[in-house]
Amino acid sequence: MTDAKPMRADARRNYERLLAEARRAFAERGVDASLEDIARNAGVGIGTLYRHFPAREDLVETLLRERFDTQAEKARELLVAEDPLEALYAWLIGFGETSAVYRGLTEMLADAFDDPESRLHASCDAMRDAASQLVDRAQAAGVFRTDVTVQELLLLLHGASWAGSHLPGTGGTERLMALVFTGLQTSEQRGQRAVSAPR
Amino acid sequence: MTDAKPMRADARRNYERLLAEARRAFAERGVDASLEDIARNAGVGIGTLYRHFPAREDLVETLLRERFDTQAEKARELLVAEDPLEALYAWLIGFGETSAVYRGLTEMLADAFDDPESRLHASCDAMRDAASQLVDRAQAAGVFRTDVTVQELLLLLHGASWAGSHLPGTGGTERLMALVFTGLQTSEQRGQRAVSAPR
DNA sequence: TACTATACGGAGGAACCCTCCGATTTGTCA
DNA sequence: TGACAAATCGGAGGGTTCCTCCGTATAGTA
Repeated sequence: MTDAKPMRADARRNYERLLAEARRAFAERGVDASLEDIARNAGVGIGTLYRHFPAREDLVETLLRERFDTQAEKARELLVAEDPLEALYAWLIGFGETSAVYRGLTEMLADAFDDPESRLHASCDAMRDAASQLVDRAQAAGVFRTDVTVQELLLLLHGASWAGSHLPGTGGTERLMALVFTGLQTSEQRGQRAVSAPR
Repeated sequence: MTDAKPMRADARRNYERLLAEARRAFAERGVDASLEDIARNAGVGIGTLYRHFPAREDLVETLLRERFDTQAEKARELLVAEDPLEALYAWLIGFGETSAVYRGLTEMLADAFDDPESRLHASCDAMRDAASQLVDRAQAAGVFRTDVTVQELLLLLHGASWAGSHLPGTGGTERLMALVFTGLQTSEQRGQRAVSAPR
């Protein structure tokens, strides 16, 4: 887990510059942004970019890892929350935001889920495991459908998050996710309370 | 609406060949398939492809138009079906299938929805208008939430369809769409009946 | 058959991907 | 401090795809 060797000063500097520039480019143009542009704007040769990040996925993964870890951590915290349903919902909203940071990320994440070789796969996996316990707890409490797998849940909410980001105005993502979530509670719960009131 | 002038025989022949090859390529490799490959495999020069279809979107649009028209037609038929909720659900399932024919179509369709200049936009619009009446009817009957717009509905189901296609095995799409649909019925309906029983 | 509108097809410039390797820089040790 | 080796840099270059432009070929017509 520890970095085997500390990077040389120039390497570290360029690494940081590339990350900063990639963050900007992906936010502006989506995850398909030109890598040559990123290298140029970071004031670095294209070779340098490829040495630090052999594949586009590595770049995305590095940028997302922090968020993924945060999500996994959040899941652990929410595991002791009072209300299992509220806890799961709160976590999913965060997940939705994470999965919509860059345009085009949706497809990339879904592919990473499918492909164990993918660089993003490991990060996704860790997050999914954390979420899994949250789901188990809600299901055990009888407030969440037991015929839905974690994978289905995440994929579906991911899709809802994506759909929301294509809606005009703000709040679309949370709204659509809430709508979907409603359908996933057990029938008794659905009638009795709303986890969140879509506007 | 009528074709202004009939195409020359060779033009028509190449046009058809390109469509057939594009259908194959998009199905195999998604909507990002190489246009030069398509032209080559159709036994036609790249220039010919671009004359018939100035943009990739034009090619996709031509292939999808038929499906879109079918969907719009189906909406009109279902308008007189006995059960408004069943009718809407049946239509949405068909919509989900249509929106998942080619890998990568999801993003393209969403962009077309947003951009009125897009070649796909007109086709989408016609379909949405047809769906709109189906939704109105279900809402008037008090069985479908009134705080959901047609755009939200289509985008959300489109997302569910996409999510389903990333699930292993078959039937994922219909299953996820059913889950989402459940959450969109009015509370009374949700408790009373299931439109379709997800496995 | 001859003529013209129509259609064909590929050369070519631009953007991007990714690899490879000679040049440069950093950190260290005497 | 100076010199050396390991680490790093950066861009030339080969490949792919996109799209345009225009000289050549062909279908349809009189």
